Amino acid sequence: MTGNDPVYLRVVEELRAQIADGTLPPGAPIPSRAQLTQRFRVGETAARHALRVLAAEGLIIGKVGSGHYVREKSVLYPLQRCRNIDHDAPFAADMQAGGHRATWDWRSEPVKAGREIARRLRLDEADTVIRTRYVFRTDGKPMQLATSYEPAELGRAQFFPEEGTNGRKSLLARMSAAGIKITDIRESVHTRVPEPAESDLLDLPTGVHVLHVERTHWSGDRPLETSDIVVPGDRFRLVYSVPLGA
Amino acid sequence: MTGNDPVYLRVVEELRAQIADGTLPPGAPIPSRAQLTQRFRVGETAARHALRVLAAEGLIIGKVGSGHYVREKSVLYPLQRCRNIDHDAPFAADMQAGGHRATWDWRSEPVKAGREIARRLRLDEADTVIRTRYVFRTDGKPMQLATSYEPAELGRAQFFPEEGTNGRKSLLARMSAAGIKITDIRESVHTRVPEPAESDLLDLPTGVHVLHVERTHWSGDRPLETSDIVVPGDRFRLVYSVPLGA
DNA sequence: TTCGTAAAGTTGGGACTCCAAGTGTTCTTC
DNA sequence: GAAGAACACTTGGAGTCCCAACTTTACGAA
Repeated sequence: MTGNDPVYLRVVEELRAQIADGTLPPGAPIPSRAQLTQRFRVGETAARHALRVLAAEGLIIGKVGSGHYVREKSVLYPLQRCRNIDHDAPFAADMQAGGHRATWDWRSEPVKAGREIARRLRLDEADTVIRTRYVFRTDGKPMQLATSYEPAELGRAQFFPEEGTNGRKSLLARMSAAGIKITDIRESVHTRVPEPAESDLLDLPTGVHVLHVERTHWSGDRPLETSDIVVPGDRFRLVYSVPLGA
Repeated sequence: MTGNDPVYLRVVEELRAQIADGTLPPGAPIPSRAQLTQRFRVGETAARHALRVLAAEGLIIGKVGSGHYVREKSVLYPLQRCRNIDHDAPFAADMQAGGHRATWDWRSEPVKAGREIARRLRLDEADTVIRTRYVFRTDGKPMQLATSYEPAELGRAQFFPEEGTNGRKSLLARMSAAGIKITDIRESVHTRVPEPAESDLLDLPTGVHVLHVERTHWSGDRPLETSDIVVPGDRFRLVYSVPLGA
């Protein structure tokens, strides 16, 4: 504001303005580090830092060997939360999200619960849980990583003894039919730096933080399933709608 | 993993492990840039980058002229979401949060709605809304910044004609008593880099991203109030509990 | 015309240096 | 003993240079 702001901020603000007003449309290449140093009369450090900040904001994306580009508009991710909906809705909703072609891959395997999951599911650390890892893609781009853990005795195998079924969508519905009703969902949301595995799976550029949703489905005082949903903060917005009943 | 990871990651992982296992307890000073370069045999760039990453993760905090220190344990921020609760609960809940002494300052003033708020409240840009800005503190430390906007004709003035009342807590309850019932809350959650004003108000160290919750209270198809809640991603966790009814 | 290679450009990690502004501590002066 | 000045140290911003890995483009040979 005053005039003696850090130099890199000048670069950030200029580029941000150009992206905002369309001078740099989605997909357009950002001037390279070398070009920025010349154009703005700043050092490489400032130019690089400016690019990193814009990348962290999700406005641009860096591709090694190629350059930085203005990002496409972020996709809206509606996560309906209603009393009567299928509680697997996040995935169903993804499919329709904004007319994008959405796919998800998943893989289940039995693992030891471990400390954190045991705490969340009220199990022993040594107990076996079914871990399922989803990678959700829209238009081929990885967008969301979800990992869910279910107690083995409640797990997929019981409801889908036939191996390999793409049965995720109606698992909770079948549980419900079997008399197990979800009565509460508890979530904890926070931001953090992605772990290497997550960066790999989500193809994350550096500097992008993720939104981490820890979700546990409860049936009365018995936890049924817990999951970790990791969403790149720059790509998605989680939209909750919580109808409060009549 | 392999062994040819970036150098700075070695420093990050070592320090992170020491913080995790208590070798570096909360409040403890982190070795300075100069010390890290010597101890890990790395350049200043790597040492500095490692510190920046840990700061962004919220594990440490940098104080100019003094040093980096291990952060205190992050505070749990329960945000109850029940059918029958006072929907001002976030603030009420803050007060009890984890036995911390919590306070909040607020200030209301009439302002023009502007584009974004007009969209969210279905108003004209030129319409007047009541803007209220809260700074929430636990133990003196600023923790949360909330800004709410209400249509002027539904605003505080109507329900609290007596000026200066600390009437925030029961505003929505009084509205409810007056026959205006909240039937739905819609939220949009995303992460982003804090704006300068937010960094000032929240006393944010560099590199800490914020969680931004856009919340709108609806009564049928009429929006009552919209608010922006900005929470430093490293300090807080938003915990939602969404009971689904009988 | 096609294919493969070489050259040029770009990012991301890293080393080294300098400086302004702020903090702590010590030491001197009153 | 108290007050203030000087000094050492730390962070954060900035500059410069170097390199590996990767992409894009251009060019020449088959």
